[in-house]
Amino acid sequence: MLSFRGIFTNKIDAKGRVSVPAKFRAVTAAQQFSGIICFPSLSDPCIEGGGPDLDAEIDLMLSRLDPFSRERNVLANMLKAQSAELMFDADGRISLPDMLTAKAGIVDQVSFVGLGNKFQIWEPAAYEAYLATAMAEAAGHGGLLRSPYATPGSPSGSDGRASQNTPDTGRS
Amino acid sequence: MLSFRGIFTNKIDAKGRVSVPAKFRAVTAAQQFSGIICFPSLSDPCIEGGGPDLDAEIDLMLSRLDPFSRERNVLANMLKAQSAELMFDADGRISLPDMLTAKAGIVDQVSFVGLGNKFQIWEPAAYEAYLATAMAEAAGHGGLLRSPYATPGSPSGSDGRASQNTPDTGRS
DNA sequence: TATCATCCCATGATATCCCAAATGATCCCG
DNA sequence: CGGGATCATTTGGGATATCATGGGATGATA
Repeated sequence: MLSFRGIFTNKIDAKGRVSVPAKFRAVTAAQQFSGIICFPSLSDPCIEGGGPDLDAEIDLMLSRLDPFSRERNVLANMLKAQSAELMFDADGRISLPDMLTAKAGIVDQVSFVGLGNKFQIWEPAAYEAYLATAMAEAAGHGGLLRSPYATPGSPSGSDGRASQNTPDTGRS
Repeated sequence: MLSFRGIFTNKIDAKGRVSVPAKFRAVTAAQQFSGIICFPSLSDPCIEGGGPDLDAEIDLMLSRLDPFSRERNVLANMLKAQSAELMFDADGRISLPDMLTAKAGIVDQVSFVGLGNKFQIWEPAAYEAYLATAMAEAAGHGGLLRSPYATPGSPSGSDGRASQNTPDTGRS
């Protein structure tokens, strides 16, 4: 119950404010923080975010890279320079900086997508498209879902072919 | 008595609520949790669910993948974004999100199908059809169930056939 | 003074809680 | 072995609380 879960689509009002889902607020509240920390996704056209725990995880990963390496500077530019600490107002809303919304093609609606230790913020239509590809791809990654109790020589029970029904991407 | 067992078909009322079978509630209650955690099946047109133990297994698997890898994002989209933590009301009911019922073709009735460590939620007619194929298939998979007590060189003692008495699927 | 951001309150929609009835299963007694 | 009573569980409806969202007021900044 202490992780980001589910998909919630909210509106951005005329002032640029958007409600963070109450379920997500509860997660960061458990981390003694009434806000979220956001940065551009490294791999997808969306915003990523989380609480202080995620930020600490990022610091730890960056600290393992050489202090003056180009890789570290590049990653720090994405995860630190372009990040923002967005505090909730009294009603649980934030306003997303233009720097972040522009990359994600966000206009007046956003979908909050819970991914466990972090979440993503998408333009709703863009996420629908992404989810379709993710579902197809997930079938290929099905091999990662191995039984924790399997013995080395035991059969998996799966022939590797995961039949996938058509995802209903188009919905209101 | 600590695993999901049996088939129970319940109605969804006008508000979208459905009773979770009392036997299933007892299982998650034993895990100190008065609710269930549901997500789309990776292989079948149905919903899957379980208690915190099942969710912890999923978390463990995801945590082993690199935080910003595409694999992890894709799998988290299946198992976290599309999942829901559904708490029982005072009468042991939950309300299933549209995102989950749509994929399973669920309208106003559901069948809870116990599978041991987890369970599935089907549209009743769809389950009847699935069960027919599953029973035929199960006979051929009997050989996958190796004795936990077998010694390396011992014969299996199984001819692959399992006699099955009729389950009471359709009732009331 | 004008513009922007933040704070505060009001409203509508949705989900949750609480109570009551009906159905079905179990147990006990004749 | 049959019948009736008791209990657990499911199902229905009304009341309440929570949440998202819009608009106005306040304060800071340039």
